[in-house]
Amino acid sequence: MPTMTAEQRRAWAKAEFDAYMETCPTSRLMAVLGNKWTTMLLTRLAENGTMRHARLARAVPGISAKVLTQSLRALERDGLVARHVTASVPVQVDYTLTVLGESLMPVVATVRQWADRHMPDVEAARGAYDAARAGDPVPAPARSLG
Amino acid sequence: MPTMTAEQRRAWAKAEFDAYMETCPTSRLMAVLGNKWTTMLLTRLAENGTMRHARLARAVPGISAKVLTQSLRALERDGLVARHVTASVPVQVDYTLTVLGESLMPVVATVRQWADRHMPDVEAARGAYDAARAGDPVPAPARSLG
DNA sequence: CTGTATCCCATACGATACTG
DNA sequence: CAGTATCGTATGGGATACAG
Repeated sequence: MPTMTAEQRRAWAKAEFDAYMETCPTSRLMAVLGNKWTTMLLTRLAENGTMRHARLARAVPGISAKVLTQSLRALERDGLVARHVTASVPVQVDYTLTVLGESLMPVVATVRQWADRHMPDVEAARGAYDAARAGDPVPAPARSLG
Repeated sequence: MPTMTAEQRRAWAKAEFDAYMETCPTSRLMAVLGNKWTTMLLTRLAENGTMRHARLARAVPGISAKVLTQSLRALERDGLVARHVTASVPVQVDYTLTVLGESLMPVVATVRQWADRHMPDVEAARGAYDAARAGDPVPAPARSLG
């Protein structure tokens, strides 16, 4: 018999992996920014200063209420967004970028600049790559976070 | 009966969503960089110029052969990495950053700088947030992409 | 050496319905 | 208005085994 069950080995390997990943701030930050709505939400908040839940929902088409809340909670937990509750008749909840969150915006801007300049190249590369296997057209480019 | 089945509505909604997301290069770029191994692989290639599959596997602890290939394929499809096959006895496959891939590295560097400076703050915020619900210690910080 | 096939799990995301 | 609960799906990632 082996010294570990498959499950034990899995757990050990995962722990080892996590330990390594723990050592990489960049990967961890990318995991945050890589969430579908993160850059969009941060950008909207940076533009408007303070926004309520409903306004954010309107400002970000396609997001569901659940995921909006979930995303904002994650950003709050990360210290990027501050949540302020006003106990009025229907409660009012305001979201604002923290100082930490604001400090991240130049990074997002840098990412956006590259994206606006070069994502068409990426799309073209994808089109070319896929064309070498089937026949699929490529959609038109557009501005970021419009 | 309704004009659409639930599945049709789902498909339509997804199409609408995709159409919107299609318009956001930043989100699309973040989706690429947000993949677990993307920044790590790009960084290793930027450091070493050209690397073989096995060397990359050694340079990136924790990644499985399957996911390494999968990740490299995605980067190749995106035009960020070039794959060159040398038909020797055991085939030799080399991976290199393309010009497009190299142009992305300053962006990654910007992200890394912020991460090295501020991820400890994020970790601290997480610790504080979680401490308000249970009792969980926070691990120590470390340098990026070491 | 490089890559594929298979199976499995965790999680992000989304639809819907419901509460204070 | 803001948020939660529940359910379902899609996908990324990983283990293992195998092939060119």
